[in-house]
Amino acid sequence: MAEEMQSNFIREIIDLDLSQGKNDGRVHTRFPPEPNGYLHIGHAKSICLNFGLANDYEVAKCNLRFDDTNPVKEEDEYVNSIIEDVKWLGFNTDNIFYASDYFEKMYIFAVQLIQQGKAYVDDQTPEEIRESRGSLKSPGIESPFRNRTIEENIQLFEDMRNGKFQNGEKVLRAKIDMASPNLNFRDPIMYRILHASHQRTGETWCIYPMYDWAHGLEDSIEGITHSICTLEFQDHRPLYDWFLDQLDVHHPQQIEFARLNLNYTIMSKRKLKQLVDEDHVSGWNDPRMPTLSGFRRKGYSPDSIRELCDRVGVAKRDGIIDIALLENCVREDLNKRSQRVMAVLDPLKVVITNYPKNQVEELDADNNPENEDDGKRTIPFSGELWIEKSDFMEDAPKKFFRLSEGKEVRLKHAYYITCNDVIKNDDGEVVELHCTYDPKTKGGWSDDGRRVKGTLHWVSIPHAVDAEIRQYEHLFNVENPNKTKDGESFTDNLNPDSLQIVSGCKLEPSLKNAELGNYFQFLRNGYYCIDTDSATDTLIFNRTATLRDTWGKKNK
RNA sequence: UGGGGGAUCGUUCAAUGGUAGGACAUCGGUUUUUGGUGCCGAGUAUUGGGGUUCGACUCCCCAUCCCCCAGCCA
Repeated sequence: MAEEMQSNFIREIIDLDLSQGKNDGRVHTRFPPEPNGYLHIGHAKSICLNFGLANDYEVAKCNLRFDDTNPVKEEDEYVNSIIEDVKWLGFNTDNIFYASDYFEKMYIFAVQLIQQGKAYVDDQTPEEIRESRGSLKSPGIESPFRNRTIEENIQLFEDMRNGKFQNGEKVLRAKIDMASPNLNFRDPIMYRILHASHQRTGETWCIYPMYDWAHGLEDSIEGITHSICTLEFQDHRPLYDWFLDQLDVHHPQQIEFARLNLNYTIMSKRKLKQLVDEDHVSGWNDPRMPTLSGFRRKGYSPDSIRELCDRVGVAKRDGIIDIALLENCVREDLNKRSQRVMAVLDPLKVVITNYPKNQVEELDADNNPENEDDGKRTIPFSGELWIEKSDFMEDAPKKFFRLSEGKEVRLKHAYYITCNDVIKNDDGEVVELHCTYDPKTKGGWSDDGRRVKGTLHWVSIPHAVDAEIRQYEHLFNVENPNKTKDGESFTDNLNPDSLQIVSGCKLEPSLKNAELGNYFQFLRNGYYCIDTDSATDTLIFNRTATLRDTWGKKNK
């Protein structure tokens, strides 16, 4: 299980720092989500990286820090879900911090910067600020308010804090260089006025710090040594460094890596929220969502997600991971841990004509051939059974190993049966099969060397339990949903068949006791789990993943 | 071409001047009371062009392509 950890460029940096005695031999990372949505599998990569470092290095620690600097987008619900998801992934959530706890310290630091003559209050409108920022090719223009006195700036900033101005009326900006080729240096805004209630600080503040100003301070205050973030912040690193240098405080090292992208889905929180708000999905935890809560509900194990993060590695090249890799991770994990059970999704009735009337046998079945410790259970067998409709074919090709007239197959854990008669309704549809069983093949064996290639799953009709089964496919039907034609939105790439609800499924009776969090393999069908909508009188299962199907693939 | 990054099998990660390797995907074989699992095997890559070197994915030069940045979002 504990295979050797694959190194990456970030670990190499840390190893080097450690060998040089940097940071007093400390390693301290952080995972800093903004509580403006649910965590998705892209965040899992960052969580596994940051918390993984803390787990692997004796001296390392990792904080879970909420970057709650924008009250208009953030909610308590998101905070709670994030904690739950990090915990579910298997990481320590003892060290929880909130950026909002540092607002007062940040304010004092801002005053310090003003006193150094390196920040000023700007009265320009948002439009004026945007226009005077210049463009990629042309420098910006300095604000007419750029050279206010230190005293005036301190007074104005205090007035901002005290609510004397409306939203957008004033901002505090760092005084750096309006001609810098790095746009982030063109007098970046440090504070904006937001008369909004913050989920933790309430009405205490009406000015809120911007990311560039706040984030480095948050890291610094917590004594973070390695501040790991995604590629798009590379341009911000010089500013991160600049602020910390002016203040002469503990200065963590920002390191950027490529975020995780998966094909056939999207990773933008904004767009995921849109899917929720526009009811394209049932919620943030819809099993089709790439959120951690979605995967959890769909039946993914936390181990499988962590395994994906290990396998994708950490680098600076941005790319798109094939979702088949994730699917391989769940299958591999679930193959080892899931209980094998029998469930017929699309039932066809079979009558065993030579089976004693009203007889019922309890047959032995192992719970998991991959793990003998999972033991055995018994399954009731009777003369009337459900089998899968697709396991019968009238004019079957040679390579069809399942049932057809005159052919013999094995019923898993039970007997060999041979199909003698096909009963059809007036429309010519097959509605029932009459078969005979061989009593000498109990358990599914015969000692006469007979070769029976096909093995079918089945459920005894009088003992069957009804259930609804939800079959999922990719949320989008194109690899990159963000690539849209003119005038189209990413929602136009939604897969209309991403959810298929199958009702009237027939399950073996042991499934009556299935519980939330159990992992099942419905034999020959796939991996399934109980859905949160399930109730004792109406069982509902989600398909976590299909089994690999070389036969189905070949016949496409 | 303002600045910042990045280019290695189809995808992704490695190889840090010394046989380009793994995983997934694909295709084949084998085993099997799941057409699952397992096992075995195959094909496919250093963006291009120069240079340095006994030897270059790696160092140098010149091209090319891709991504990010002009929120009072993070």
